[in-house]
Amino acid sequence: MITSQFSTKQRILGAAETLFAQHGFEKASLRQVTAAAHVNLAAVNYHFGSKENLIEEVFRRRLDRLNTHRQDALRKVEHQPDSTLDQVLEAFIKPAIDLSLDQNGGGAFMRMLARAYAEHDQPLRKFLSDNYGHVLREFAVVFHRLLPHLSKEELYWRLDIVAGALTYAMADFGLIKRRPGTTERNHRKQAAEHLIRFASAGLSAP
Amino acid sequence: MITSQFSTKQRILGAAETLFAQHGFEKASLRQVTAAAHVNLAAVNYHFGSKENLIEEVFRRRLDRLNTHRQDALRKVEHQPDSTLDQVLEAFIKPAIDLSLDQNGGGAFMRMLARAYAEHDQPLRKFLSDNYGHVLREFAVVFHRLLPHLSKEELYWRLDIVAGALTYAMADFGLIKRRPGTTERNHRKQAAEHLIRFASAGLSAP
DNA sequence: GTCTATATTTGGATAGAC
DNA sequence: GTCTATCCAAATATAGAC
Repeated sequence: MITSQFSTKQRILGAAETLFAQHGFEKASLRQVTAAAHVNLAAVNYHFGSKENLIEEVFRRRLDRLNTHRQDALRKVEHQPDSTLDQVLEAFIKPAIDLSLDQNGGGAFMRMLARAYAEHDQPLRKFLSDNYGHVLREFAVVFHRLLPHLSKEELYWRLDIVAGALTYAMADFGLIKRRPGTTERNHRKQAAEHLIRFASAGLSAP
Repeated sequence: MITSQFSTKQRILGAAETLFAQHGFEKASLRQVTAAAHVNLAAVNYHFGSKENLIEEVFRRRLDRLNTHRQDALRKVEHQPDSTLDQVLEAFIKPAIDLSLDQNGGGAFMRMLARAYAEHDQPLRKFLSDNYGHVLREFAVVFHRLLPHLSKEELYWRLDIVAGALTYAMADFGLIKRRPGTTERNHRKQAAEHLIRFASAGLSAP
């Protein structure tokens, strides 16, 4: 076995994640994916049934981990009586950064996630809302405790803005070009720090 | 002439804008576009030469207008000695909202713009940066006058966050479901108001 | 489970009549 | 400028041997 220590299925998932993010779901063909994974073309249909299923699997694999990490981080701060807004924001933002910095396609995945928002594909949106929605609501409860002067509606609006800015930043949409001396890792970390400071002030607006 | 008061070329542009936004550049076929525009398939190649060119034309048509409106709005406030942060922010955000509310595919265009960011397609990114970049820099100069305590770098980071949140909001990515009683127009307008308040506080953060 | 070979579909582009 | 008909490339999916 010279190709990799991972199974065929895992290799396909890894290659798909990278290529879908780089070229989009439609443009990245199964031929490219299987070539990159060093597996046979027919293996995709054997293991996943269809390209659609493969796309969903790629999402599920990472989203489950992101949600778990966010909930863990939230639980750590929410039971402290003196938790701050910045801490809760960090619990929301940090797991996303960590995921985006993860080796083996983390950054690629975040770009894929952003693409999924842009695609107004209803099945995919529903899938994401099922996986993301309840976590966002858990965070909203804690934010509400820290910002009691905001109405529920006002709070949701602001959280939506935070989620948008985060998506954009993590997907590296930015118009800001990375400075030649900076690594992608540091660039992303700086983005996160700026984002927390900005969001903290924005959420606290009168 | 029962189809429309517009020329074949205009009808193709309109249909392309909507379908590209709804289904993506790759997924939306020229066959779908020409069917929706009630024109013949071959008309695309006659008028635009290729699908690539059509995509670029769709962008150019709206982006030119957006940029002009933003620059006009900026010029109106920048020469007032007592212009406020909110006014400059509005000059940046309002034209984008207006465009997104424009009949005949404004909303569709904004979603397309968001998709274009998500596609890490280099030629398209360069095209957008050529059209957007200098306007962003003009705004940065004025913002810098109003926020002199921020370093150039800090300011660029924060403006990038604003641009991200704006893109997200205008493209209707949002996790917030529109309330049944609200029209899309009002929903979008509310999003803009919240965004200005949020961004104003965020930009003013210490 | 993995391969080769192939069926089937779809889409972009063009030739040539009108 | 607009149509019909067609070409050609590329992609998904599957059949069937190993």
